[in-house]
Amino acid sequence: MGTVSIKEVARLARVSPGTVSNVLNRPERVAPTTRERVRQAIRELGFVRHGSASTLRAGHSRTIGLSVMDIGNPFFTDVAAGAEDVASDLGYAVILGNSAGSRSKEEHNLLVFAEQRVRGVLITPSDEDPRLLDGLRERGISVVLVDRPAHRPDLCSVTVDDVAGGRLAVAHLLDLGARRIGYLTGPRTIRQCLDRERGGGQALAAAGLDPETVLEAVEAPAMTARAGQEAAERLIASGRLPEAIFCANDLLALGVLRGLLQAGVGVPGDVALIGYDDIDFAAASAVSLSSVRQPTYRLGQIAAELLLEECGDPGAHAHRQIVFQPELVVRESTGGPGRAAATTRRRVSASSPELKPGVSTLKEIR
Amino acid sequence: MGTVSIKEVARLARVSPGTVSNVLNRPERVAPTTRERVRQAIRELGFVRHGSASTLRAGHSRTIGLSVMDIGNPFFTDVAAGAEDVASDLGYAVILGNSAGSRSKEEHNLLVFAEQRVRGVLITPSDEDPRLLDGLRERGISVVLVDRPAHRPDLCSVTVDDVAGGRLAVAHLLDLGARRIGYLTGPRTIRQCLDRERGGGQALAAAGLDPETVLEAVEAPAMTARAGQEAAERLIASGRLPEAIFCANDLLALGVLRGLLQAGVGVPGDVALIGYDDIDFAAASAVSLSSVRQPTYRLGQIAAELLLEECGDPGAHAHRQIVFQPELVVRESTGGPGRAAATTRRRVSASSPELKPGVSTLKEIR
DNA sequence: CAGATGGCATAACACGTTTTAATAGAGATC
DNA sequence: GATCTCTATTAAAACGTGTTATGCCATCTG
Repeated sequence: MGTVSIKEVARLARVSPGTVSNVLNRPERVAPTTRERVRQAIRELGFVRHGSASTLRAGHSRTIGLSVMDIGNPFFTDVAAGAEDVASDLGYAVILGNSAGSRSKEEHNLLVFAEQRVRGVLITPSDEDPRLLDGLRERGISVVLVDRPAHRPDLCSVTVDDVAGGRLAVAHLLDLGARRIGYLTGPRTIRQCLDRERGGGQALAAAGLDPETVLEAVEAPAMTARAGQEAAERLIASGRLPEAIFCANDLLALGVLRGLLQAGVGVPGDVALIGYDDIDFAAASAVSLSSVRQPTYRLGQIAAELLLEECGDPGAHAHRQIVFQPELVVRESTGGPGRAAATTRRRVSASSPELKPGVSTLKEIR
Repeated sequence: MGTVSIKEVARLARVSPGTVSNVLNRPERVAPTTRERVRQAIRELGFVRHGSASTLRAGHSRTIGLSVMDIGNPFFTDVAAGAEDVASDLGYAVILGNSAGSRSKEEHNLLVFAEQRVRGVLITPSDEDPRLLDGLRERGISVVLVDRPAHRPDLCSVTVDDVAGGRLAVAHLLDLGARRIGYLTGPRTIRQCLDRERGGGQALAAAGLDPETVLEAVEAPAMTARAGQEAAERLIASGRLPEAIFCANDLLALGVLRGLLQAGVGVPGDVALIGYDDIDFAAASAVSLSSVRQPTYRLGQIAAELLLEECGDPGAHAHRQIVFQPELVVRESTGGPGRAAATTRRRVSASSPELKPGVSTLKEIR
């Protein structure tokens, strides 16, 4: 093809290939006049460096892998957007893998990442098995966990405190006077679902209530609107509707909402409802949805910043487990003011006030 | 690092590196017993092939680039999911680029793709300038346009007939009896916005009405819910509310809906409202949203199939411009039955009945 | 003015794989 | 038993870049 190599650039600039390489990678080592001559030749020939050759020789690529559980879920989309922006700014390409919650697809994605010799991986693992990740790290691929806590000091993670989120949600439902509360969880293999459940239990305990009699958990097979709607339909059919329902994410909650309204069950009149994630559509739903907000875009940004910092200098890098605090958003589905509140919402917001945007502030985080 | 090369596999299997390569790429050329011995060695050492070395030597990679305009828009997310599934099945990795509608970010993404020597690119270009794409194709990178018609016979494209969609939407509003119709469009640099507007005009003409007096278009700076809400607020402030509003996409429509309801304007009582795309949340919004459905996931699938077919054998490949037909979905915002209709909706549906799933059926398309 | 110093450019090799042409070995045919 | 054919395997070259040891030249020092 019309592919032009570093040699032809060198010839046009009357310089050796090594010098062209230096212009690309360490411009300060080459005299300004030569540098400009080379750059001119690059423009003239429309040269673009061969990433594979560069990777092969240098021993490391300028790509990172991003493995998400559900590309259709706005939570992950926001995270992906944050990560992509940061990576792109630093000249890194992002390889996307959608595991769709399946362990085998996740393994497949990681294999593809390994083949591409990605510099690092941003991943929300679908289970807690550490072998997959260790396999990557043995190959020199850095790993940062997204929305999963690292229970080890040798791994970075960026999470939101899901136990606190569960506490917030259930405490709010208790404030409304609810005394029979349902928890619609996703697959219990997902740690966040368990954490949010645990937080809910803590809120009950703090109120002097017995989790056994107050909280009834139902497990949905997936965290989608469809699964939520089906769960709602089953609940209604069983005749055991609680006074309030806490859903493990907004998609489930929107599904539940659809199912309830369709069956003529009033929200929040008959059943109060709260979700989790505060996706953009939570405020726009039939009855605007109360939720627990997480700084998703920021999550992706910080995760990518940590990863690239670790890739840049693994020696100097201190692994950090960053925990954001979630925030309660009260809307109509739990008797709140409804959509008026939504209009003042900023799409991207850090919930920890001490965090300012930008890479430099990373140093300030404990 | 602990990176193991093909040579070490060869040594362990008492075989030459070339044979290992053959086992990986053309297993039928090597004797069964040798093949198994090599495979055993690969497993034992945990070898994974070096994608960059492979790309460098073979002259082509196993990656494709995906450049979308807005990763936060469910329309593109669905397309991405379809493309990713197909690419993944065929062993291709997907490199993600989010142009966020900016020309310069788009150029940056394409540069990154070129550096990675992607085999092909799936792109929804933000403008009609053919130079960018031609630049890629000169480098031997195949291109398939997604949701943008190729006006040239040497380019594949996968689109939905936006003129027909606009006709459907406006004809439906006319059926309701509306005689003053607003069209909230995105930036007019986006061809679909223009097409949908043109379709609306056709519907008016077909009904014997004068587009000049009946249809009033307003241009929003972006196709987001925020822009939609602001447009609604301006409309209300101006006191020139039409009887019905057709929005260029669902995000705009959801924003408009929010703005209208907040100001006490009834939907569909005071103003009928219809969007475009039928994203998952259209059915779950405050007033369930009528919309024009596009087979988005399928769009991504077919686009990836076309691209990989073209990459596989550029000679035999016949460029095709595939056009799907959109479908009207009537819900509460135009007086329809509301969410009951939503429940029967299949998430992935081809709107052209002659299309069956799978790569093989591609041949059957004109 | 001779020698030392430091900045730049050069030439050659290495990276891990694929590929091509060449070789060895096993049957088959005469 | 010799030659031929066919298959399974090997050795070596090539892909485009990054790196390093080396050499050159100019400037500075004494």
